[in-house]
Amino acid sequence: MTLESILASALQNTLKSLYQINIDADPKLIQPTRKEFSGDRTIVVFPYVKLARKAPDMVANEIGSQLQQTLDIISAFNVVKGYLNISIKESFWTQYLSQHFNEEHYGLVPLRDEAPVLIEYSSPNTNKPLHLGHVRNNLLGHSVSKITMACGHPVVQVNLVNDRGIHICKSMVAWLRYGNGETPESSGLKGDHLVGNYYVAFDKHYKEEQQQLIAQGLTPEDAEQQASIMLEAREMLRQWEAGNPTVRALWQQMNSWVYNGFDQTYDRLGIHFDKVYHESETYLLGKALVEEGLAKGVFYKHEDGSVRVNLEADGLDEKVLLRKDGTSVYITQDIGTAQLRYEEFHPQKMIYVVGNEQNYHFDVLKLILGKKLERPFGDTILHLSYGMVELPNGKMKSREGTVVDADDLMDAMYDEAKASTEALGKFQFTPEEADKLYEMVGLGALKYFILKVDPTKNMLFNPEESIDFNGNTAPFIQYTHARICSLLRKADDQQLPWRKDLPTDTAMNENERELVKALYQYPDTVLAAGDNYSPALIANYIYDLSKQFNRFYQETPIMKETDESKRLLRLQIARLTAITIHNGMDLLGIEVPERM
RNA sequence: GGUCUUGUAGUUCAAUGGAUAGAACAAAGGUUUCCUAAACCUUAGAUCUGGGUUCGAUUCCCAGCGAGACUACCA
Repeated sequence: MTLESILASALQNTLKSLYQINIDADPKLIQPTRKEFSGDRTIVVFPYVKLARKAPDMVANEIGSQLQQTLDIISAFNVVKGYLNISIKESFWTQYLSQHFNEEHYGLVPLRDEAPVLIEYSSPNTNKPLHLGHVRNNLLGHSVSKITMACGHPVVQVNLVNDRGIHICKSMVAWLRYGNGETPESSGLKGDHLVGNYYVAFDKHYKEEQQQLIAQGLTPEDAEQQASIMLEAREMLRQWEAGNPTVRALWQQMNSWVYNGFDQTYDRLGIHFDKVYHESETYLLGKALVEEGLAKGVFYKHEDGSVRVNLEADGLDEKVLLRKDGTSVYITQDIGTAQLRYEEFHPQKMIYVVGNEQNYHFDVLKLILGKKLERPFGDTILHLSYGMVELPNGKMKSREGTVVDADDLMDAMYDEAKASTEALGKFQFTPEEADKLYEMVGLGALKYFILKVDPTKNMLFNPEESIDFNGNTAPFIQYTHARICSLLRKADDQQLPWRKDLPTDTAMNENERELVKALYQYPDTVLAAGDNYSPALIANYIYDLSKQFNRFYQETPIMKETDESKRLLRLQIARLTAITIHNGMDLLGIEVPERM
């Protein structure tokens, strides 16, 4: 029973007995009291005023005194302009603290035995390395998975790798033409970077050839179509689809280089998948469902031979589902893949973490599956849409060379963490410990910088600000955690017996009480983050908590506190804060050090 | 053109329809006999415009202006 639910049900009874009003008390109208007023929870009584036919102040006072009579956790109340501020007894907070101060899994709901939530994210192409946009995707997907699990729901994390198509063939053609047999081993390059280089090389030579053809008198359109390097890539795609063993072997070779590279990047980001799908294995799926739709009459055959669906009644357009040559398109395979996954996992929900440029695609997908094909899982599909990552000088465009490479970025963050730490002159680490710390701090800063922003919004990635370690950043939070750990180590060194129940009469000052109240909110924050798929909620909560702790920490040196129960109280608050920071940051996929 | 998203201090981000819109960075100043100064404290600074719904609107609705995405027989 949370404080809010206790108050809500008492309020409901009170309204009934005082005014014969029979409504569910809205828990949203019971909220934390603002700092400038005295009290712990505030009930907004305006909505009941009209029904009670009395002045707001009077209603608030009547409800307040009635609540105080019925609930023994209420110590006092006051009324300001129709806001009923309720003070909760000190013992409520101290009991709560002694109950939880050493609870390692504080805020985690045990996993329930229920259908899993399936979360797809990352979904890279195998023709180039991961960049900053993918990083946002990966971090969001991973964090949402963790948050969903923390709310008690089993999760299946899946990745759908786009490992086939013309873009892969471009890298292959360029490698054959210009590669001289270069391999990751021979070049010392990470496999995905190596393959990415040839993708870039393809584009460069393709453009050059177009220029030549235009100089020979071709139109730009014809030059685009007739460039030999492009014809070669198209032919290779045909050969791939025909199963040509040489092409397939090369394809497998180059893809395996890329997978090796991706695995390193994923490892470093701390993410993993329960299942990886490859489009080469799924791209033919969905045709049977198109047939089913045709038979049902919800799709139709266009006069040019293609199969289409008309979604104009739902505010969308006409959409092709099978080309006139009978081959499938992107949406076809997504329809098939969704069906496949449904049969495989029977998920209660399918979440796709995909950029907002595909909003339209997912509107179509949901309509087709739910409304047209009447699949029960159609309505369980959620497109977790996130905004683009922009750079101070505009957008990331791979062709203009303004992409921020994921591996380079992580290296830069590591270097910055190293430089900052060394500048502070903290040299009590072994080289191994230092390396681990720099990685933790550098990557933490990157992850936090991205996750603290509301996913739906476009965000600006400013390299200089992202490596600033002050303010609303992971290093600030990590530092706070490290200092708490240091404090607790010291307490243990001095063999202070602080892992025991607080005396019932322990009083708290304002900072202490505020912090306990903030800690009390953590489990609710996790649930709210789960409902909203919002790591940002957690991130901002943890930052506020850290800041509040710093204020509290500054107040009186804890180890010099002479009043024993007071010291006990402060140590226990510190302990629960450390646990909460640790668990909260874990939901963001960020590690926190015990010393730094 | 149509559809969707978005507009908050100089900048980057907050704020389930609730009280005086919070932080951080940048700027100016201050704090260290003290559990880690990657800290703490001061000061200054914002809801794009116009309507509407409401006891109450940054939040919901409508219109306008600005920004972005989508509007492929690419994925």
